[in-house]
Parts: sequence; C-alpha cells; structure tokens
Amino acid sequence: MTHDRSKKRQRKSTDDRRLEIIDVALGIIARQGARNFTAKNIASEIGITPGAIFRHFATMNDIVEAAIDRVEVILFEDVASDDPDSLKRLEMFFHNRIEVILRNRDIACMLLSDHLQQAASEQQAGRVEQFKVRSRAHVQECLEGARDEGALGATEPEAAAVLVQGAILALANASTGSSDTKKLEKLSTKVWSLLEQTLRGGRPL
Amino acid sequence: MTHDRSKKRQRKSTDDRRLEIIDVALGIIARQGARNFTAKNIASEIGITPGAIFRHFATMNDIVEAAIDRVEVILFEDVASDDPDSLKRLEMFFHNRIEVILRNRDIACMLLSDHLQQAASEQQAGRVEQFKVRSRAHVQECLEGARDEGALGATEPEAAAVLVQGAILALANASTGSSDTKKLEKLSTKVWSLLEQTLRGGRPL
Amino acid sequence: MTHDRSKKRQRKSTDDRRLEIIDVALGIIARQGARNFTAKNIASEIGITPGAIFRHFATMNDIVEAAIDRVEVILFEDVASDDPDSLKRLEMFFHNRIEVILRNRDIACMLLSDHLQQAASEQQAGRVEQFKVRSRAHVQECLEGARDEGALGATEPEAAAVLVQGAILALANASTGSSDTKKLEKLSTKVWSLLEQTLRGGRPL
Amino acid sequence: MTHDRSKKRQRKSTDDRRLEIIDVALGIIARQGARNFTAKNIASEIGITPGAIFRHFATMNDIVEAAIDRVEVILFEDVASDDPDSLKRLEMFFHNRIEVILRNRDIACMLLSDHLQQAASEQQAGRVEQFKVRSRAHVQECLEGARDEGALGATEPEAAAVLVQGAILALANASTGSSDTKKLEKLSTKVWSLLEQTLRGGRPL
DNA sequence: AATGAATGAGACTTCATTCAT
DNA sequence: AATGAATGAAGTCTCATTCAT
Repeated sequence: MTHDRSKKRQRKSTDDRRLEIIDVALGIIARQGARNFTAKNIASEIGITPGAIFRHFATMNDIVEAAIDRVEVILFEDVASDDPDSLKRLEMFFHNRIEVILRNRDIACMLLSDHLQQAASEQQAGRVEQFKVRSRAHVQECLEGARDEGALGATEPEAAAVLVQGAILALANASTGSSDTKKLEKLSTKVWSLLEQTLRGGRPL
Repeated sequence: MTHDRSKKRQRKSTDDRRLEIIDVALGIIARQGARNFTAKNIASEIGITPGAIFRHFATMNDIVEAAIDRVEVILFEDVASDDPDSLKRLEMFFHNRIEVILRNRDIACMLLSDHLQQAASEQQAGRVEQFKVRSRAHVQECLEGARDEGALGATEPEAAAVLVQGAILALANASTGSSDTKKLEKLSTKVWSLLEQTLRGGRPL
Repeated sequence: MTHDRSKKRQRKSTDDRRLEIIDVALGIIARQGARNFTAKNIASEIGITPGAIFRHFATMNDIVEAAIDRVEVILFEDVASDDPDSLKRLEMFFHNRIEVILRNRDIACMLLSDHLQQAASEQQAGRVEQFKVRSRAHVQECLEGARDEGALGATEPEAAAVLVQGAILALANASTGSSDTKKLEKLSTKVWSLLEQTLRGGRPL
Repeated sequence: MTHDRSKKRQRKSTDDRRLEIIDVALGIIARQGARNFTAKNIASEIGITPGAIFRHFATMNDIVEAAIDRVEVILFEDVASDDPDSLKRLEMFFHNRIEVILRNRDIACMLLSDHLQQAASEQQAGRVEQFKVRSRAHVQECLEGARDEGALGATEPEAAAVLVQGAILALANASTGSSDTKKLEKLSTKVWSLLEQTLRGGRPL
C-alpha cells in the first residue's frame, strides 16, 4: 500500500500557515482582484478547506490587514536614504521602486490598481492610500530639495514629479505584462537617464 | 426640465433607462469598485427597484458590456489625427487624453484602476485590456514616427513612451484626488512642455 | 389544467409574511428553544426558502425583537385595572395571566423558560427580563395595597407574593403539558379560591 | 495536594477531568443557556483546549448525559422519607428542594428553565422531563395522602399541589436574582407556614 | 493526557435573477 | 415599465469532531 501523499491531511504550524495565507491572499488580490478574494479561493490555492483559514485569522478582514502590513514593509523598508544630494535620493527611490516591482509583481499591481483598497475595510483602505501619498510626498520633497540645490535648472518640481511618478507607474504597468525581467531592467535604466536629463533642465549629463 | 418630479412610479422608455443605468453603473464601478457593482446599488441610485433593471438588461454582465462600449467611444472618438508630424499627433493624443480625464473623472479611474476589468467577464475584460494596449501602441507608433522623422534626437522611443504613458497615468491619478480642473489643466500643459523638451533630445524648444 | 397550488411559488405581502414569521418564530422559540431558532427552521415551517426571510427582516435579531414586541403586547394589554380594591386588582391580574396562558401556549412557555432571552441579544434580553420584573412588581404592589386596606389579616405580602407568582408559574407549567383547556380553567378557579382564602388570612370567604 | 500549579501543561486523570468538565458544563448550561454550551466555552473555563475534552467524553451529548445524571442525584438523593404523616413528608420535600436551590443555584436554574432539555438530545430530554414529573407526582401523592388522613379539611389536593409546586418555582426564581441566602431562607420558612395553613383548610396551626 | 491543525456541516446573510401582479 | 416576493447559489464564520504530534 504505497500511500498517497496528496490525500493526507496537510498540517502546518500557524506561523507558517499565516504567512502562506497572506502570500496567497496578496497574490489573489493583486492578480484576480478584490472580488475573487474569498476564503474558498485562498483555501483551494493552499490546499486546505475554507474553514481552516479561520483558525489562523479571525476574519477575512484580518487577512487583508496582515497583507497590508506586508506590503508596507516591502514598499518602504529600503526607502530611507540620507544622501545630501536630493537628486541622488530621488534616483535611489526610483531604482528601489523598480526593483520592488520587478522582484514582486504582485506589489506592482497594488501600486497601479486599488485592489488592496477594494478588499480592505474603509479604515484599512486609508492606510493603503497613505502609502501612495507618502510616495508622492517623497518624490515631491526630493525634487524641491533638488531645486533648492540648483540642480533642476528651470524645471518645475511639480511637473517633474508627475514625470517621475508616471514613469514608475508605467513601468509597473509594463511589468504586469509578462515581459522578462532583464529587458525591464534595461528599460528602467534608460528611462531614468532620460528622466534625469530632463530634470537637470535638458542639459545632457 | 419638464419631467415629473412626483413620487409616482417613474416610467421611462427602455432607451432612456438603459443610458441611465449604464451611466450610474460606470460611476459605481469607477468610484466604488467592482465589489459595489450590484443591482441594488445601481437601482437605489436611479430610484427604481433592482428587479426593474432586468427589464432593460438581461444580466449584470450585459450592463458591464454596454459600459465598456461607452468607455471605448469616449476614449477613442477623437484620437484619430492625420497630422504628418508624428510629435504633433502625440501631442494631440496627450491633450485629448487629459481632456477626457478632466471632463470625465470616472473614465480617469478606469485608466488607472482595472475596476472595469474586475467587473467584467473574462472575455469582456480582454476588450478593456485591448484599450490599454491600443493606447500604448499609439504612443509607441507616434514616437517611432518621430524618430524616423528625426525629431527625437538621441532619445529612444521605448523609454520615451514610458514617460508619455506615465505622465498620463500620473495626471489621471492626480485628477482623482479632487483637485480643481483649472490647476490640473495648467499642470498638464507644463508637463507636456517638459515632455516635449525631453523628447526633442533635451534641446529647449 | 387544474394547476397544483402546492408547487406554485407562494407570494404574500410583506405585512402578512412578517406576522407569519413572527408567529412561527415565537412558536419555535417557545417549543423548541433558542437553539432551534434558525432561518431554516422558520422557513421550512412557513414553506419558503431561508433567504426569503431576509426580505422581511434584516437580521434574525430583528425577528426576535419583533417577537418580543408581540409578547409585550399580549402580556400587558389588559393588565391595567383601576379597581380601588387591591385584592380585586390582583384577582384580575391573575385571571388575565391565566387566560393569556390558556389562549396562547407559546407565551406560557416564555413565562417559564427564558428561551426568549436566550434567543435575544443582550440588550433585548434585558427587555424580556423587565417583563418579569414588571409582573412581580405588580403582584407585590397589589398585595401591599391590600395589606394597607386591611384585607390581608396577618398574612405578609412578601410570602403571599411568592404564592401568587408561583401559582401562575405552576399553572403555566401544567398548561404546556397538553391537558385540555376546560380542565385548566376549572383548576385555575379553584387555585384562585384557595389563594384568596389564604391571602385573606385564612378566614374562609 | 501535590498537583503541579505551574504553567506547564496540566494533566489530570480522566476521572478528575470528567468531574471538572461536568461541573463547568452544568454551570454554563444553567447560567448561559444551551446556546453557549460549546466545547470551546467549557475548555476555556477549565483552561484546556477544546480538543482535549473529547479524550474524556466521546461527544458533547455524552457530557450532557453525565450532567443529567449528576442533577438527578442532587435532586433526589434525600427526597425519600417515610414519615407516616403525609403533610410532614411534603414539608420535608419542600424544605429539601429549597435547600438544594439555595446550595446550588445552577440546579435552581434547571428547575425553572429547560436549558438542560435544550442542551440534551431528544431522548435525554425525556429523562429531565421525568424529573419534573416525578417531583409533581410526589407532591400530589403527599397531598392525596394528607387528604386521606383528614389533614386537608376541604382543600382539594389538585389545587393545593399547584400552590406547593408554584411556591418552589417562585422561590427558585427569586434565588436566581442574586439576593442573599439568609433572606431567602427566612422567606421560605414564612412561605411554608402560609402554605401549611392553607393546606390545613385555613385553620391556623 | 494535551495541543492545535484540519475537516465538514450548518448558520446567517447577500445577491443575481425570475416572475406574479 | 415597474414593484416586490421568492429562489438558489455564494460567501463568511462557528462548531463538533478527528488526528498527528
């Protein structure tokens, strides 16, 4: 009787399961949208029954909350930088975001869509909104710093900010279309060059 | 405005009702997300009962389909342009998009979020995806034309396309945060100036 | 084509259905207990599907609330009496209660068991508790009045109250064991005679 | 008392645990009702996990069964009495019941509410019902004996039985409202005096 | 003897959809 | 054309019970 592994009840510690659930949930929310964020979908992707989920999270909402925590960590862990050159700080932010996007396509979706907000309670949705606000503010801040440092030439920070944020959005967009990472990395580099040139007031580097 | 405001049962011709339903549905999908796209929500915003909706549309899916048709018209009606100058065509596209966004915030949402895809059946979602692809292709095409016409200098069309599309996305984003139209129009103009300068290879206009 | 009534979808106005639901709910709570107070049980007794219930009541709790309202009306509608003779008032209360119990066996259950409290939310349970408190207070009040009027002889109101309330409880109890109404009416009359005799200090009437 | 009070997993012999579980179960059923009679609630009150309960009882139903056994013992252990004076036997029964009620408020609840029946399977519920029947029968029997002994005067046993049983119910009721034991004992004594006087046909003792 | 993950049944509730009126 | 009752399929969550550890 060579017993079938697949039929065996699969047991994992809560800690592992929680991570697994958050991961799967994030993936579903990102790729299939808030409408498909159901206990059944999570469970079937993991290979347990829907009821089992509620041993690890009290409510679906708690899962979203944990997912948001996770996104926050990923999005902001390496953002801090204290380079005195504002444009350098902006560049680091840009590349960091691109890297996050490339390493973690699900997160890229979150930047673009508001699936996470849709899945969240009103209160939690506010947090996600803040992530976006924080990102925008950081870009704006770097650009104003750069202007004060005389690095922008005649370029206005506000318009420049639109280009920077837009570039990140467009690259995130591109990344969700399954093109390969290498190509996107190259493209990102070129895009930053172009951006930097623009920011520096059109003077080639 | 001669319509009857009384409490009496409001009866409208199917054509009128269909338009009303599509409109309201689009607004709900855009602002509240696919999850809130329910017959009840549509009905209560219109002031009829949910059951009545199914006299005008056989299924909820048909409503989404009609909404997508509507978005298609709005998004592409004035896009065609036969200016031989590719950059001019791109500029017209850019401004057209901005205008659409400003006149019709709901549509702006659609460009950013994929609420419409979420609400749609898989098949219909493909159509919406095509709208985005078409837009991207158009930008790309204009830029390649511009390069061939020697208008881009050393700028690579692919990277440039990222900036153009990104700018539109970022402005759409900004427009959903209730800032006033005037300001956004000004900002858009500045953004385009900056973009054009960049596209033309950094040489000021 | 003599159409079959039983298979046809049964349609009733909300007003009728609400009453029907309250009635059935009260019966279930009384006879089968709070544990069996489920949408499914109510629905199957009425002959509709569980979902249909929520067209008439938003939550199960609302049904309990309505049931409690109903019980309140039945229990207290004819209680008021302004006979200046306190013992007469007590007698009227006693007979009124017995009548309620005999006409409405479900209510009898409520007096005895706390099924209704069990089915209710904490807040609503408080209301039911108040019904009992109110009844006790009324008995006590009548008896104190009687003492002041010199009708009790040496009998203490507090002990007397126990007998009066107890008699009602015991008769309610007896009524749930399906014995016939006539017999119970006779018994009640005898019980009241005995009680009155006791209250009046043991002197035969 | 050598048991380990540490935070370590608490291990008790099955016998001890069984008693503990029955006790806690009875308390929950009595005070919180059948609806709250869940493995989780029992477990958390004891300080173990719900799963552990099923090492000591195969099913929840078995716990109820054991609880019913327990109630039976408490209710009837000291009831037997062979005093030839029927009224004396009744008095002993009355005082025994009051004592049980006062010593064991949970049991008092059982007499009043049918929580225990609610928690039990249909079959077991019948047993509980029998407890009540047995009690009623005993009262009836004593009273008929008293009549035959000429102790009742004109009082009819059936009506008298209602008063006796009712008095017990009403006192049980009073005992669940947290009033203090002393007061209740005094009240019970007065109630019995009043009752006895009534039973003896209104002739003072 | 106990823990704690998992199952499966069942509860409440929402929603698209149907249909008598 | 519209209402409003009803259905049936989900979806979230609870609970008795099982079982690997």
